[in-house]
Parts: sequence; structure tokens; C-alpha cells
Amino acid sequence: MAEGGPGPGGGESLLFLTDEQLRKGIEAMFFAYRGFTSDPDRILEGLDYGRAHHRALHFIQRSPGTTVNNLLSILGVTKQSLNRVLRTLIDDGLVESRVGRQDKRERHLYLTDRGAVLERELSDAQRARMRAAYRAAGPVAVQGFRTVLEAMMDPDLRRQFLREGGP
Amino acid sequence: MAEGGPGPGGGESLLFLTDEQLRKGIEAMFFAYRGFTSDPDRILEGLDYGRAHHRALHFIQRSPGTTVNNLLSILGVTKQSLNRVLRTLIDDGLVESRVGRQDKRERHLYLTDRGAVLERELSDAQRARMRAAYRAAGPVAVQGFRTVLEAMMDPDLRRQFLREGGP
DNA sequence: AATTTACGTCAGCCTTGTTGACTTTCCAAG
DNA sequence: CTTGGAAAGTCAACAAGGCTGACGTAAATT
Repeated sequence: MAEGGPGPGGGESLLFLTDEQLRKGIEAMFFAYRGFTSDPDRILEGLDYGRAHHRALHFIQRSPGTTVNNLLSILGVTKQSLNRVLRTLIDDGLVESRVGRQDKRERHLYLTDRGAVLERELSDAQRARMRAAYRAAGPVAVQGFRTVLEAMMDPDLRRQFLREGGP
Repeated sequence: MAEGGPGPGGGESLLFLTDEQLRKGIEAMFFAYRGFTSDPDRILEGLDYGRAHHRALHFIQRSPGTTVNNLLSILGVTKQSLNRVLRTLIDDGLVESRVGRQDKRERHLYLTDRGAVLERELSDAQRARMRAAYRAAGPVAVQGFRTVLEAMMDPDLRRQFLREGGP
């Protein structure tokens, strides 16, 4: 199966699955994730915020007006955990929480101007690294990168991930 | 999108670098890392150990006899943080710490039989997901995956990563 | 002999995750 | 209209796993 299209001859393609190859993949994932988070972390370090705040800002920016419950399932944390982060962002005037118009139980979340500024700064740093890596690796590698990452997600998340921004 | 082909004409290859493409890559990284850690986390959850213990076991398994300082620089944490983890593993008889023969200040770390058993269980779970993703994506994608991950690491780590288990 | 290195440890702090319990608000079904 | 339950918020307590700072010891290096 998955006899990967342009792949090499025949059985050789299975050599990718030695424990040693897999171990290197695992370690690459570990080290790369560190690089991936390091730039935003450095920026946050001065302020009173952490990685959790960055994540909240990111996903509110991505879909303005999202509800708390939405955010909860995307981030995969408890509402108490998210709430603590969200409260500081709201108190500090980076996020605005509007009561729902149809369903007034819901709170819709938006970035304020100041929130958008911080989010930009953080994501600019993260994108810069991503862009450099993409450029260095080339389009074909990027396609493979995305394909493997998607195959590594939990199925429910993958479905959601592929649905939005789809074809 | 997904300009796919091995070598698209000229300027098209830059279309990969839109903010939207980069954002999707960033989110893919976030979601995939969650999947990547979820299986070992689930196993650890019952025991008294966490992700930090898994990391220590992994790197001791990878290079038996490694010193504490070595481990420190690979994991990128403080010695106090590592020590807390290492102490429990040693006390519980999963890791053995031997005084260095040449340099008696150093401690060389080894997995005990029991330690090796747990490490196996954890890495089997993680490898299983990795293997499934690799199989689903195919050899070409795997190559690209590795290339982009390596380009995303901090330069020092990348050098070290590429040196060992090299060509 | 003095200094540096490697390691261990105590103490205290922070972030970010967890459970559990309780309240308020509000929609919707009976 | 009443009530059941979902969505949200809040309080409290706790744990993992980071961090800094300070101190001690043994061994190697200068």
C-alpha cells in the first residue's frame, strides 16, 4: 500500500520504516518543534504572557467572532485553563468578548487593535522561520511536509483541518 | 494550489510563501505535534511519570552511557529540572547512574532492564503513529518532511542532528 | 594551591494544565 | 409557564515541569 507514486523501484520504499529511520523522524519532530516555538516564546518572555496566550490570540485572529466553546475544542484544554488566559487578555484590552446576538449565552471573541498588533508581532516571527525553512527546502519538500503532518494528526482534527481552507 | 509538480516553471514556486500557506503550515505543526505526543502521554498518564520522563528515557536509550551534561544540552532544560526527573527514574530503578571511569565527576546514564521495557512501550506507541503516517504519505513526502523539519531547527541543533547517524 | 567543572540538592517561583463544585444566563421542550 | 440542560463564568486546590538562586562536594585543570 501507499506505494508512493514516483517512489523508487519496488521493495526499497519499505526501508523507510526501519526503527532507526523512525527514531530520526521522531527526534526531528522534537527538535523542530522547539525551533518552531522559540521565536514567539522569546517575544512573550518580556511581557506577562506565555505560549497559551499566543495560541489564543492566533486562533481568535484566524476566525474572529469564534465562541469560547469553539476555541476550547480547537485548543484541546479545559475551559478553566482557557478562561484564565482569556481573562487576562480581556482585562488587558487585547481581546474583546461580545455576547452573542442570536444565542446570548455565547461569547464571541475578537481581537482589539492592540491585540491585533501583538498577534501580528508574534506570528510575523513565527512565519519568518517557517518561510525560511520552506524556502530552503523547496516546494516539493513542503508538499511532503504537509502531507506527513496531516497524516500524523488525530483523525477528527485532520478532518476539521482539511475541511477549512479546503480546495 | 499545491503547485505539486517536481519543478514548476519559475516564479510559481514562490506562491508557497503566502501568509495563508504559512499559517496553514503553522497550524499543521501545532496539531500534528499534539498527535505526535498523545500516544505516549496516554501510557504515562497511569504511571507517575510525564512527558519529561519519556524524553529522558528516549535519549538515554539512544545513547547509553551519556552524561548528565550531554542530556542537559540535548533537552535544553536546566539541571535542576532534569535532576528532578532523573532522580525519580533512578530511585524507581529504571535508570542506572554510574560514576565515570576516566572522569569521576561525570555520571554515565544507562537504562536498566525495567527502564528499557518502559522505553520500548513508549517508543513503540510513538513509532506506530509515525510509521502509519509515513506509510500513508509515501517515501517522497517523508523525505520532504525531514528536510523541512531540519530547516526549522536552530542551527546548532541541526548541525548536531545531521552529524550523528549521518550519511 | 587555586580555580574550574560536573553534579546534586534545597528552596521558591511561574505557567499551564487538571478536577470538582457552584452560579448565572438563557434557550427550548414539555 | 415551568423546568431541564447547555454555555459560560468563577472559586479552590492541586500537579507537572519549567525557571532562578544559592550552596556543597568531588574531581580535574591550571
